[in-house]
Amino acid sequence: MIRTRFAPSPTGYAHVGNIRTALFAYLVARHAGGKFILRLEDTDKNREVDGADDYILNAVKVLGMPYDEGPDIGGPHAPYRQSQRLETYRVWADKLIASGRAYADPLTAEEIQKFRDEANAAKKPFLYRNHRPTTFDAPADWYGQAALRFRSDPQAYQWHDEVMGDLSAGPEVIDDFVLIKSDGYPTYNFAHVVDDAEMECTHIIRGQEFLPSVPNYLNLYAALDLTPPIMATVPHILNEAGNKKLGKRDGAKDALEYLRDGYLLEALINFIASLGWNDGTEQEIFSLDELIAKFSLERVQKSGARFDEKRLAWMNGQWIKRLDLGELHARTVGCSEGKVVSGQPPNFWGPAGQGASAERQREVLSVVVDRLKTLADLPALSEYFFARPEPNWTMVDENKQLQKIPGPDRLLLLQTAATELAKIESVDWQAENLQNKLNELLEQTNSKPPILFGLIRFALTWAPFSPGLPETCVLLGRDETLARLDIASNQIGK
RNA sequence: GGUCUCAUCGUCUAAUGGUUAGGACACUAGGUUUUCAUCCUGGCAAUCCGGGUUCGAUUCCCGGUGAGAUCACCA
Repeated sequence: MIRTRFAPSPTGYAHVGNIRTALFAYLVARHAGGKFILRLEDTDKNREVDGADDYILNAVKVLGMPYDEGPDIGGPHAPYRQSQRLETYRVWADKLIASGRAYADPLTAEEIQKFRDEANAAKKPFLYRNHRPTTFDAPADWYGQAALRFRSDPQAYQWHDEVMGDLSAGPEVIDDFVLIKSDGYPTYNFAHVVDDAEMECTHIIRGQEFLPSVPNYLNLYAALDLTPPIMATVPHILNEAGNKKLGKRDGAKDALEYLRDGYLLEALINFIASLGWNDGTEQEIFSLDELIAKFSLERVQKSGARFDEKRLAWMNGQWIKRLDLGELHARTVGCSEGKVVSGQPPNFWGPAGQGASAERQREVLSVVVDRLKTLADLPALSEYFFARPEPNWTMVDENKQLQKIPGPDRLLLLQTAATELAKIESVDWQAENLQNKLNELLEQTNSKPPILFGLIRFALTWAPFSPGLPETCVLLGRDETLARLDIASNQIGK
């Protein structure tokens, strides 16, 4: 049984880098029909942020990666919150003390820093084990008083990484790291090894920053007489400039923010997965089910990838077109199921659009869908269907085609258009008839399409993008269409 | 500075000991005799450098260079 885990530290939101690691772990588990576990690594009281635990748990669910075991739902190895597992770490620590592989750190922080400074001054790497005491006793009262250190056994290691391949490192990187801090909480280095063993995790999928520590973990696994799990190291997502790992300080956004910004969950997941993974074919668009079916760690890229928002935007457009109308509409009005408090996508309709009926919204959506890059574009593309737009003549003035004809001619064109379109009766106000009438108008006025239709389009919508003219007229209705043409043709002389 | 890792179009990537080095995004030129957008077609554009192995290397090896990570009582 394959068991993978996502083990975030509740120090804030989860950004795309975190989420990609979670996604890969999720895909490995689901692909194999195994279990996906969520464990909170809250062992640093100083860095902990209030509410971050719930926020991250929620994000993982919202992003479509339901876990089988976790802090809020329990499981066979509960609790899944490290701050509630202190006794467990104590038990494992005692084993190490008993076998002489752990000792209470007798040095003060100042003393350690002095040794470290000396090493730096000598341009040599600092190794605690060069200064460790000759006796390895841990006094009975060390817990909560002093740090407990691992008594390492330096040696060279070779190991296999599912993503990076065969790796190796020499004994010089092995050191006496801290197992349990003087406040009684374990370090990540110790806690994750214990928990992965207790929780029977078969795979550790994590970011590149842990690679240099792996030999130390291997040393610890040996001391605890544990078989190390399969390791998979995922390269970092780099910032836009490509010169740094994408972190919060470099503007790495909350993954949920992309949802709020109008990106579809499908597009975000698809994009994050393809950042460093592909199935070897030329397929670009993958649903979550396809990802589950096709994902493998062996095909994950070894080098870091940049986060290219333009590609994400393209992918989002692809997914918007793929969703059926009802589903897409559900996304535009936001998730109002009430299951989650924060981080939910909003209602994307503009002020006027929000007041319209769902049926009307779907009608509008059906004609603007091809033009949507993100759901946040919706107001710009739809408000004019719900409320009469304010004329903006600079749009006409700045249009290259329309610049060719003088103001009075524009007026004439619009008036003619209004007169001719008015000849269509209400019952015949349909796309096909409008199309024919518009074509007649083209001959009648001896105009080019970009000029005549561009002008009408502006008069009706005053928007940079809008659907085809016949569809727009139908949706606006006869009265409103004619009214807007009148308004425009009366103003154009000004 | 030590250690570890990585290196194909601007970006995400595919492929192979022998190919016109493929696709996608972006950019760009046309087309869809209705604008903008979508869509379609075309174009631009890459194997970091130097050695070695080989008939042949982008691919395997070595050395550079460049980039990233790490060297905490953070994870």
